[in-house]
Amino acid sequence: MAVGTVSRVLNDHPRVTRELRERVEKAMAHLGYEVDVTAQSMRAGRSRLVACAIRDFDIPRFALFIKEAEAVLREAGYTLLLASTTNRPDIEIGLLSAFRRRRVDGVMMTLSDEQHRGVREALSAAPMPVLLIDRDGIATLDRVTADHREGARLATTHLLGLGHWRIAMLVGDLKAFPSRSRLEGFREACSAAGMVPHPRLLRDNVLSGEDAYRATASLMALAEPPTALFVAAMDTLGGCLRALRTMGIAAGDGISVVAGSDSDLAELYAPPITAITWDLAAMGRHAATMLLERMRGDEIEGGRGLAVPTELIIRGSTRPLPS
Amino acid sequence: MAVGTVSRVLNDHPRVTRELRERVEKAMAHLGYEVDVTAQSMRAGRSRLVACAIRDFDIPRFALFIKEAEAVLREAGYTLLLASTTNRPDIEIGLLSAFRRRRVDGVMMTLSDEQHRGVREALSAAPMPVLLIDRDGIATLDRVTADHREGARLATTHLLGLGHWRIAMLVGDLKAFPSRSRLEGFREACSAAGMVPHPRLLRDNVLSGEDAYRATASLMALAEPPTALFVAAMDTLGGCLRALRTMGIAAGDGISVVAGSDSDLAELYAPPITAITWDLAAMGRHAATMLLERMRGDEIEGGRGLAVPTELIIRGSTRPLPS
DNA sequence: CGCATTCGATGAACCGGTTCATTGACTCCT
DNA sequence: AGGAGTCAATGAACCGGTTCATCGAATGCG
Repeated sequence: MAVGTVSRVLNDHPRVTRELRERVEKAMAHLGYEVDVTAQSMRAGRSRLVACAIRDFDIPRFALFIKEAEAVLREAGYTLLLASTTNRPDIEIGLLSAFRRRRVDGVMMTLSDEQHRGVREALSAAPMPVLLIDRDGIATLDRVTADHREGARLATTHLLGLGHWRIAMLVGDLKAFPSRSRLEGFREACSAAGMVPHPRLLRDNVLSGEDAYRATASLMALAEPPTALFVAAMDTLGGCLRALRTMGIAAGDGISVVAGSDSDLAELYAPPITAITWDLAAMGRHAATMLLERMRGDEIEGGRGLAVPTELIIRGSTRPLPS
Repeated sequence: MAVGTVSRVLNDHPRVTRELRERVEKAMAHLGYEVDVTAQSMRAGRSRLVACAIRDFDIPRFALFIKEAEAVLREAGYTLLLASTTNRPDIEIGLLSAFRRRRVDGVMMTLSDEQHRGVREALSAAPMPVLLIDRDGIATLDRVTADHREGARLATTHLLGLGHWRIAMLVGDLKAFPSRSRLEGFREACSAAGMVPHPRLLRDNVLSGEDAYRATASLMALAEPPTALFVAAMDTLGGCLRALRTMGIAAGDGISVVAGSDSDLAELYAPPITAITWDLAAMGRHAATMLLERMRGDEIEGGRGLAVPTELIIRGSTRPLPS
């Protein structure tokens, strides 16, 4: 039996007799044959692999994104490659090159800095489609984002409406889209209310729970501490609440608190924490779907941007400023 | 220039002149050459891919395991493949076969049911080393587990010491190691105290927050409700606390609560929830390291089992039974 | 009956590396 | 000077599929 013949059978070539197909299938079962995907990949120049590189997948809600994206991709015959960039441009560049060498068919990733020269060069040199996760800086690529700006605007307007004007904000890295747009939304709400935010009450580069702990502690130690705290960085509410507890300040009572992302903690804390939420599962599905379209070769001009809406869930942690 | 020559240069063959090396490197830079990993994989019969298949990576603490494992593997030149089994044996079998076809070099995975015939057959037929994550049922494979039994024993002993004897327990799927060993630890502590646990107060198959919500609600609606609740299933504390809140029962006060795994929520809840904790990051690192040893071909007889210790963090949610 | 056409199976080329036997040049020793 | 030995580069075989031109057999038609 010729190898090419077997290949034709496996690939459902139209001109194959039933008799031959049965003979081949019997032989395959008998010999325990399994195709070698690496050989297929080499021959075809594609791997049916999709890479996902994010800054840190220990962020609880990101797991949901990945889970949903993986499900959609597997359904379509692709396997997911996972890597963590630890938010470092050099690692991002290295990973892109590694993905290229592996003949990965598509990439979805976050970027530590959308303006970084090296990263931008690596991205435009990439032969496979790349989709940005919650980043908006590169218009030629597909992007799936959350509307953080609107979420932050809603949250800030809510606080202003309660009479707060010394509002502190904790954000992550302003080089990246989510923090940048949250800050924009915050400022937008402030200026709409004719209020000028105090620069001393803004803390950026809050990336971990420990960062949030320190930032909160230093904010509350100010001579004129804030009356409201917008913890806009991802997965940092815990650190903030820990600091408040240590200092004996009650959320809601001593200070109003808004979380930039929802969680079990926000929902069940006493008092429950007002939080911004959005559908990360949908983001994952959309990301996978858009990438699949690109990989299928659909000629779509320019990069598409899809923004998932955000919503503010008002809970007990935000209260009117006592007069 | 011969292709074989280029290959020798790239692979640091000892018999290569500096002059040739420079010439090749110059040409590579000039042409933007990059090795094709799929071709390497095909030739070598290995892919430098390690697959990780777990039941659901939307479990917050699992992400930490994956993160650490990925870091160790990448350091060693491997790339991580990720797939979710949704705890279904047929998917586990399908994934094992897909990994084989991809010439994956090693696998780390959870199992929905360690006794499942088909899965066991697929595992023993697997040509690459497989390491079990928090599963202990197959002695021929390497296993990295947490000592849930001891954790549960500590937690139960703690509750018994506070005078509780109507202790309810929420566990996950008893076909899998973690829930099984937690139940063992629970029973061990009970019989050590000469107490027979009430079967009505045991709820198994609690897999999600919603399951925990329902289980808690039904338990607290009993004529003789439990005085203590051991929420031993992973990532289900939220559902349980939600149910208690809905029913107007205060954790700590109305009922003592122990969580089977720690979280921000447990730490920051009011009152803080007594919880069992263990080092998932270390588990991830150990799993990767052990798998690397196997892949390196180290001849190690039989499967190795590594159990990470568990610890009980006593907080305010567990209080003496009022007399 | 003979020629053209159709159909199904075949074998060889190819994808892009790695490896090894081979070759040619050079050194060293007698 | 000549032979042995060393060393660096070469080219071909190979990994396991896919694809395409080719071939033989069977069928159809005049």
